[in-house]
Amino acid sequence: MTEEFMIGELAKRTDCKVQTIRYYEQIGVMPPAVRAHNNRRMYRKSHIERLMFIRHSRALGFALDDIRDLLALSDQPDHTCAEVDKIAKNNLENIQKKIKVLSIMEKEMQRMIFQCHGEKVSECLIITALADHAIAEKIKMTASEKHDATSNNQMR
Amino acid sequence: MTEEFMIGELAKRTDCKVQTIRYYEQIGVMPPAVRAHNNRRMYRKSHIERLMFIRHSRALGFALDDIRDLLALSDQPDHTCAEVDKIAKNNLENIQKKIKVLSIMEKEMQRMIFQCHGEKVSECLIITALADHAIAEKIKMTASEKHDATSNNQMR
DNA sequence: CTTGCTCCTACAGTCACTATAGCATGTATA
DNA sequence: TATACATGCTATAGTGACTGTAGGAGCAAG
Repeated sequence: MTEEFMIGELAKRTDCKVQTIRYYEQIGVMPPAVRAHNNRRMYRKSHIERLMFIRHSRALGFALDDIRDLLALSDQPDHTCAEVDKIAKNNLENIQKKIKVLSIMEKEMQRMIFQCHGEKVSECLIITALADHAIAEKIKMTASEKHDATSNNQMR
Repeated sequence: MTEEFMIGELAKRTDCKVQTIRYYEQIGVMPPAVRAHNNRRMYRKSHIERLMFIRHSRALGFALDDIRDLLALSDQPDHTCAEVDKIAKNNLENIQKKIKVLSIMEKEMQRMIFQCHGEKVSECLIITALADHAIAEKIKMTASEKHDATSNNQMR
């Protein structure tokens, strides 16, 4: 008597778009769904839990690649949680780097906006500041290091 | 006797990749370059300035669409700088929103990492927290609102 | 029997680049 | 002069995490 439902229902219960669920299946973070006779994906409770795990992890900034690893680890209860710890700490570091970069941007933007009281573009200190040098340098210093994939989080 | 140089030189002087310059030309934030007899793009000082403007703006989080507008405005010295101000303030708001979201992520991640002292995945509080509800909600509250394009800034 | 809803696949678009393939041109060295 | 290497060109695909669309099938209610 285990309750079964289709993708639209799963989407509703997890507050996740239907397309996103199909995408998760495609890239292998959700398991391939069992199909009904009419080719429709059928789900049960366990799928809600897995999808929730994914959505929570995404909301905390984890990349889907990391989430795949976290899910694999969570299926091995006797494994050390050292790797989980490592992934989590790495995510925290990424978040903190982004905050640093954004804080510099914020200050610089506030300074620029505060300074400008011109009325014409020719007197606009925002424009002059952007044309000027030396601002970008600070950010480059802080940002640099490898390309970061997680910067791309849009939560609707 | 105005000095002319090719794209590689412009790239060096602005610390910007050759491909990126060609991309900027393609999408119209850099003007179409004058070509030499051998079809190579030729630049002068003014191009350095324009490209610097673009790079500084990017470093401050402006989207290329906004930069296009800022450049257009900066070419009209008699125009009000109200629009510049608006674009800048909007950018600042976006930055601040991102900082808010990331700060919540940071706190939550710190709490999770701090709490977990398990040795096995089965006891791992990071995994349990991710499986659990209610975390993502806070972030959703703060984040929501329209899709934001600027989250995607990788500065090498 | 039509309307409307959900489901399916497959593919294009987003943003700001980055990388690659395959070719032409230009300069420096053997 | 031959060769190697650097740089330039175009065109196209890939990145991450989705979102949107086209075009079709299935199913229940009116």
